Amino acid sequence: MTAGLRERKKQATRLALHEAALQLVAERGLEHVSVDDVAARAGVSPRTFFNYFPTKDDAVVGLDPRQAGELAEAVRARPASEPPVTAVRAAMLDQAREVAREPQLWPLRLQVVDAHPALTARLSAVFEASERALAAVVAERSGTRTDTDAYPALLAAVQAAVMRTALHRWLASDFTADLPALVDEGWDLVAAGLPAPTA
Amino acid sequence: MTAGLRERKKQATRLALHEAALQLVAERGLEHVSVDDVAARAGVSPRTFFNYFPTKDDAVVGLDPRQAGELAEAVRARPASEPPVTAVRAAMLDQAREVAREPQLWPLRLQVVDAHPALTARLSAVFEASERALAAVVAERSGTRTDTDAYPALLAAVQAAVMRTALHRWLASDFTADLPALVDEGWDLVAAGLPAPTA
DNA sequence: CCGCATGTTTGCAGTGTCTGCACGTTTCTG
DNA sequence: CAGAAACGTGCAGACACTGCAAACATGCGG
Repeated sequence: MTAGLRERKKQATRLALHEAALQLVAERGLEHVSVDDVAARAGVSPRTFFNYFPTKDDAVVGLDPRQAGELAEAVRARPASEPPVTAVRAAMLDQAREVAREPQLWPLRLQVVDAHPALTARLSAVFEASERALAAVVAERSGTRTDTDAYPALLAAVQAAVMRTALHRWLASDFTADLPALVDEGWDLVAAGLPAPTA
Repeated sequence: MTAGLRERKKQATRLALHEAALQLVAERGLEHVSVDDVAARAGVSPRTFFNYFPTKDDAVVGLDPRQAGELAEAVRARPASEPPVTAVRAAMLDQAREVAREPQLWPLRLQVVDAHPALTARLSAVFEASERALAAVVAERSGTRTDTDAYPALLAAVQAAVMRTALHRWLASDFTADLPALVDEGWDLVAAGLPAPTA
């Protein structure tokens, strides 16, 4: 399972850079942290930093573009008999459980990102890539097209809306709330067509 | 109505910079346009560029942060008897009509933004500011809270999802489709709880 | 255990973004 | 028609990011 030494070292360096960036920004704020600082704390040269992340912001967010397709794959793996919303909802719950299982990194990530609009934008970019992949899978499953029909893109966009909202409420609860439950609650509201509350 | 000369000049300069940025990026691509180029075409010094836009990307997108609160204000102005979804939907249709009324700028903007992921992120930032303002108004109207309840943030996020999807389909139709109709169609799907199509 | 092929790290030089500061010019107010 | 306030501009400098070429580490066949 453990690939060669080379591969393990690369993963370690990547994680070291991400954690260094995250901690430094949490301490001093985004604009008071330079790439040189991050590289120094991670123990590599400044030039090496850019072998791992294309921008400073990406290192702070620390999400692989590869992860963007994960949700879409999970949806594709679900039984074709399920309606799209059901499949997406189930896949999302799995994903929420994964996130909640990492109680060190994710809360810090969310706090730091929330405090800096520039990072929020970067995170949105990852979400959008994920959305596109999801829309494609939904189109497949529902026999629609991503470019002309509203359904796939809309379902993917709403999925992202539910996830973002849940993550934000998780943050607001200081990570005491149960993330999957927040996701579920969001989907219940959507499934009901967003009726006025306390009605 | 026309404010003083000073104010009019500022608006003109701002627009000139935005249009210069938009055209140049459409011609050459984002990375082959420098701030100096944009300033030169707009007829101001490079230093002045930064008196109007904090970054190059912002000049291309060209949206005032002030506009972020417009939708929220429009919702606040609607009769309190309307359910939140109805009020938001109506305000959004007005906004879509406004956008469709600018058949020069918006299509070019959308094409250019769509072609450059970095700009998409910038546009997302504007949407998010708008979302926050909208969530606050929805919370007011529905007697809920933005930090603990799911409803306001979720409605705001779904609104953004509907708008983004509609804009993207408008682009995909080469701007031949009717934007307000696309918005309507999106809301119909959401109101029905996103049922599987062709059902 | 050696040495070559390949992938990784690093330094260096250069371009471009963006900021603070100081100064001259234009618009506004009375 | 002043004096105040706002605006435009040049300059110097910090920082982000890239291409290139030279060290360096690792994996692999002998």
